[in-house]
Order: sequence, then structure tokens, then C-alpha cells
Amino acid sequence: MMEQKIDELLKKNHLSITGGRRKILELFLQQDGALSHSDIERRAGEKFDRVTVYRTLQTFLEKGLIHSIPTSDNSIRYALCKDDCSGGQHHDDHVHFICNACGTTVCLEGVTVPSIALPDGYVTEQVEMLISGVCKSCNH
Amino acid sequence: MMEQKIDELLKKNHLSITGGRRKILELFLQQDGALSHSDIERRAGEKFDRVTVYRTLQTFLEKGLIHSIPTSDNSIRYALCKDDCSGGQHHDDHVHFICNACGTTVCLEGVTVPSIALPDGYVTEQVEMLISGVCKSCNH
DNA sequence: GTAACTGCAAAATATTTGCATCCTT
DNA sequence: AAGGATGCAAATATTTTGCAGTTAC
Repeated sequence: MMEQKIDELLKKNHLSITGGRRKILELFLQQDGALSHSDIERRAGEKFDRVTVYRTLQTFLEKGLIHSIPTSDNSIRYALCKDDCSGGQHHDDHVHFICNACGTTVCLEGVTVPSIALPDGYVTEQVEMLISGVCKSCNH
Repeated sequence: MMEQKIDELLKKNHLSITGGRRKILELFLQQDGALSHSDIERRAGEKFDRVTVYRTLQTFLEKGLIHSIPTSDNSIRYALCKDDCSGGQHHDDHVHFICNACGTTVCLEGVTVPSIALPDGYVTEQVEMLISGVCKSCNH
């Protein structure tokens, strides 16, 4: 079932189905949060090359399969796009949350970014909102 | 006059006054926007070492003289804190703006981040808001 | 005078590129 | 069969660390 979903996703984005891409997509699907490059390398075991991870993430980004979440600690995380934001254009106005306790990054799909009034002359094209704090699991 | 402001800032943050720190602070004061590590290296001429820039930025961050602004393109920018957020704790809830045309990053001091309702169990500690689009100067 | 800052060298990491080979369609 | 994806080697770029010399207070 997971297999099928993976292949379907790849096909839908006009990508050929290969072992590496399957594996990386699987990692994203297996969990709710976002993954950094090193997360992926670590979790994938010694399966494949660093370089393949770079190239695969780049491809996924371009195709709009994943989006990147900038964090203040210099480590970019990537997360699956829920809706289709194909072609590299993302209009996903959802909020990202980073837990200061466990480090997990998730997309809060339900929470939408409020619209903001900018000073005269400024035009908004994209809004990125990043909240850090304590997540559900760590807040017992 | 700039000189005095610089030294004052350093003193206020319990930092000794050195040439490198003066120069880097000057760069920040000379302009409104945010600077990346490479911006600083480039603008400082061949004056001082890469390593000094790393260490100075780190120190400024810790003292709360500057804060970091994560961007989606993996390049962290730094900007002066207007109010005192000493000790590394920043509660500056202002919005950052990146111009897609000229690349300039500025802090929109006047625009405050709206409070957001998170799902049950989540606790907000800090909010980072990053808007990209077209800035005042590029939008003629 | 002492503690802290700087510059240099070098180590450790991270990212990119070229190319030959293998795999997908 | 053809184009694209992968792995390896190596070139680049980035960041960190150690240490000796210098500077600020």
C-alpha cells in the first residue's frame, strides 16, 4: 500500500521510479515531520550516496514534491507538500513548528497564516511562518 | 558620531572594543538591511580573517546585539537588534522581509506578528515570520 | 599584567561537479 | 536503444579548532 502510494506520487510528478527516490519518499511518508539532509542520510542506513540525496532532494524541490523549511540553526529541513504545489511554486500558507525539546519539525496544516498589512510599496508574494516552542508530545 | 555610537553599543554589551568588531558593527549600522556572512566578508575588503567574522558574529549573537534571520535559500542573514534583547533571548516579534528582486532583507520594525492559535498541547515560545515579495525600492 | 581577541594553519564538514556505468521506460 | 539516475572520485566551499602572537583594559 505504501509502495503504491510512493510510485503514484513519483509518476504524478513525472519522475522515473528508482530505488533511491522510493526510499527517500518512504522516509518522508513514514513520519509526520520534516527531515534534514543529514536526517535522511542517517535513516537511510548506508544504502546510498550523499550525492544522490542532494540530487534527489533538489529534484523533489523543483518538482514541488517537497518544500524547504528554513530554520534559524542553519539546517534546512524538507517536508512533503500535502497539496500539489507543482513546478516549484508553493502557495502553502501553513505554519511550521519546531519543538525546542525534541527538535521535531512539523507542518501545522490546520493553522493558516494570517494576512499581514505591509507598509506602502511592499508587495507580498510568499509568507513563511515558523513557530518554535514545545510540541504536543513533549508537553505532558 | 558613528564612531561613538559603535563604541557605545559595544560597551553596553560588555564587549571589548577592537578593530574587527568596530568594522563589522559599522557595516550593520551603515545600512538598513540584514547581512549574510559572505556579505560581510565581501564588504569588509580584505581587512580581516574569515575566522574572525565567524567568531565575531557568534559573539554578537550571544550578546544579543544581532539576531539571525533564516532564509529559504540556506543563507543565514544577521541584523542588528533595535531594542535590547540581551543574553541571546530575542522576543522581537517583528517581521522580516526579503525582496525577490534585489535580494535585500530588512526588518519591518513597525509590523508586528499576529498571535496565532496553535492546536491543543502546543506552546509557543518564539515566532519567526518571513515575507518575500517586492520591496519599496524595486516596486516603482 | 592578564584575560581576551586575532590571524594563521590545518582539520573537519558540507556541497558541487565530471564522468563512467547502470537502470528505467 | 536512449535518456536519465546513480556511484565514485575529486574539486570547492564552508565551518570549526588549536595555538602563538597581539591588543584592550
